Amino acid sequence: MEPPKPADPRKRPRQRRSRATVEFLVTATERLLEQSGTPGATTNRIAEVAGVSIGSLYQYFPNKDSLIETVRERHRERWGERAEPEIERLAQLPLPEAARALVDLALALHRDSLRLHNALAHDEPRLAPEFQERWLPVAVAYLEAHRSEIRPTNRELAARIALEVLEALTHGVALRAPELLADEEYAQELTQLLLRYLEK
Amino acid sequence: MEPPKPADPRKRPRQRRSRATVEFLVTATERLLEQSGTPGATTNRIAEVAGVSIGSLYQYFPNKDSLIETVRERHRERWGERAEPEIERLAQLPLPEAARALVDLALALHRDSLRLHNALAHDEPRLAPEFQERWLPVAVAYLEAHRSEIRPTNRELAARIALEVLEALTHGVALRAPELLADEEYAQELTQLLLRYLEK
Amino acid sequence: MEPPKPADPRKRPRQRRSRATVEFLVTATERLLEQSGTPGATTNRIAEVAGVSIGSLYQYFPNKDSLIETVRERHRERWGERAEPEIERLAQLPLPEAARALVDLALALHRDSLRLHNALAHDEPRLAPEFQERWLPVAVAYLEAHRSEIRPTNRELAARIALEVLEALTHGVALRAPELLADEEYAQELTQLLLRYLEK
Amino acid sequence: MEPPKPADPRKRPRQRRSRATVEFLVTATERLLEQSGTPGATTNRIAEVAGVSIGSLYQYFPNKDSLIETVRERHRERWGERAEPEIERLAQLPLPEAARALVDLALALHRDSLRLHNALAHDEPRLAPEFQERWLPVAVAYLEAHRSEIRPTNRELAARIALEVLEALTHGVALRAPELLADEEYAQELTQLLLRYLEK
DNA sequence: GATGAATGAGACTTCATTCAT
DNA sequence: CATGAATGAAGTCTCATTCAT
Repeated sequence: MEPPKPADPRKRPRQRRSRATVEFLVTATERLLEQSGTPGATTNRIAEVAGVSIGSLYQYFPNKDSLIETVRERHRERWGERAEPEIERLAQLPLPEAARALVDLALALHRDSLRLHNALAHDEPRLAPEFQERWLPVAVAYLEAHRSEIRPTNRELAARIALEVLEALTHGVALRAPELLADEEYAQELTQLLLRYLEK
Repeated sequence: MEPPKPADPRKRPRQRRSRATVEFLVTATERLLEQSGTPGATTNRIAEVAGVSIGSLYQYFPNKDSLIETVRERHRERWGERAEPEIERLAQLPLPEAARALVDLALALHRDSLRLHNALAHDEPRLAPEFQERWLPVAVAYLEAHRSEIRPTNRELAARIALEVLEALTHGVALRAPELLADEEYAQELTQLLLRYLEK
Repeated sequence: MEPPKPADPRKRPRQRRSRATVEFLVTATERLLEQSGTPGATTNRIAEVAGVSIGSLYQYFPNKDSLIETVRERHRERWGERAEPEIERLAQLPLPEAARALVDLALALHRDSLRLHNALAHDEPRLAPEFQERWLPVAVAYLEAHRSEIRPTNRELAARIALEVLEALTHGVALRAPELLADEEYAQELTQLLLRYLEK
Repeated sequence: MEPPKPADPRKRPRQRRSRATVEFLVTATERLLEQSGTPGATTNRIAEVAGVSIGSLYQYFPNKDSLIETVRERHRERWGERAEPEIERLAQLPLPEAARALVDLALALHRDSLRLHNALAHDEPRLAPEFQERWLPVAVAYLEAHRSEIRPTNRELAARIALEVLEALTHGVALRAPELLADEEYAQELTQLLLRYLEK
């Protein structure tokens, strides 16, 4: 109903002090999202936890959404920085090793930012789509390259399904049975799930 | 942090008129959740749409959460009523047919209550766990019964994974690419995903 | 820049109690506008002066502007009720008597709602235009009817000027030299101003 | 109720640079008032448009009001500079020519600073009174000098009314029907209005 | 029981002004 | 002097919930 408000920060912080303020705000938002989810993260509370006046918050962020969007972006970046090199490495491996490494990666990422990831995924399942958009071409290319060993002929659909499986069985489990995130057997089974689906 | 809100209707409505009132309220809540999601479903609006005074709402439900919980329950029941006989039938089929039928069932259920299901899943991913709790034993029993054809030896974990796959690739897709819910190729691939994971 | 917000009251008050509440709110707004002008009339203060909670204010008025618009409307109505019969009477009089009576009417109206009128005219000089729109046709008709005694041939423009003179020398004086509102000599001069402009 | 806000620039800027800063600030305020009226003219925006830090603004003006008051003063001065010689010239003319020239002057002044004048007149109708104070003696003197041709015997009141007419029918029209500001017929009628009121 | 008027904590946001650097 | 980061009172408005009738 409401057009999703744009997320442009209001003023680029120039001085050291202000960069710190922005940092405090974003961190405080993360913390509150982790602890009490979206409803707990009110602008007043955020400012308070950041040790900053409410006015300062609005000096750098035009509204609450933009602040949360910044947190989201930062989260994505952190995941990206960690995933990117690992995935490049994976892309060189044969299917079985690649699958296992991918599973490990997905589990590790979720393990490390369990609460924040949940809170962010909560009201904007935008996270996953961007995850998909980002990696789908890579996955497709990989399947293309290994086409001789791959069963599904619609490789785009196969890639989608594989990514969806990865995201879902990792995110869902993070929510519902976090202990599995570190369970070797679960990792093996997930790997099997992917491999057996993809291999001839 | 939050005091756990009571989640039970305040009084069991005895008389016919009361039962009708409760019915109106629950239906109105469903409608509003479908149409405008959680933010649109305010208690006042619910009462208005139900054609009932806000006072009456609080006569039957101690707070908003309890009302929504009732909607959730009803949704579960409806799904249950539809799934139960079908699953009983499935349980008699050999693995390939069972898998396909299960996939069809999951897709059909999501297809039919897309918006409501999303809205309900939105702030409480409680839905899936109960889905899991409810059907896990059945799934485990089925795998036990077919153990000779089944690869995974930890059949409880396998059943969980299978159910999680079913839920996730059906719910996730409902959110992100609803057209796939009626796509035959997608159904086939999902079936393959399950079968190849489970079969020897 | 902002589209002027519509002014539809949010809920028609049904019961006696609620009608009283609305009445209190409007009266309080009037009082505050009179005392401290637009800036003093904050929603919180209005509610407080009305002896009503802020929530009640927003039960009946969708926003602050609509409340003020209601006050404006009420003011217009009050003026209308008083002016209408008098003007109908005037329309029957010969020019000199009509002019004098008109001046008296304008002075009297301003005398009686000096502060409120100012506050309302303050940020929306909409008052005068509606005044013009309302009475311009009547004035034109009068001049038409008396065309033999009237100098200006562009009778529409003449009517406009006459009305503008009336409004301005009465409203301006209300602001800047209120004592003139009750000054017989001023009334006579105003009358002369009109008469000499219009008569042949 | 409100403590009367000081309205004088904080310090007379001595050095060239300071004078430039003040100049920038005042000009920026004018521009913002013209473009977006009082609501758009926030101190921060003013400083930004002036290309000066908000801190500097408060170095030269103790508060916002004093800044706006300065703009007002400047506006008055500009009008004065333009009106003064013209009026001196007028004072030598016979009544009919003087009246017409006066009308032309008033229309021209309003035509040229429509938006700024409105914005300034908006929340402080202080403008007109000073206009009156300034020129009333001149007008009275003129009427005295021409007393033989003048009807009203209370020449002070007559002068006031004439000035008020001039201001009102020129300012009001600027607000409500700006096209009349350049309308020859309107100018003629205004002249008639004045002349017929004043002449014997 | 039912009604709906009333409540008020609390959310988001703005903007004149102060103050450390 | 200049800068711009920081402040916070105050404003508008929402919505779950209570309570008089």
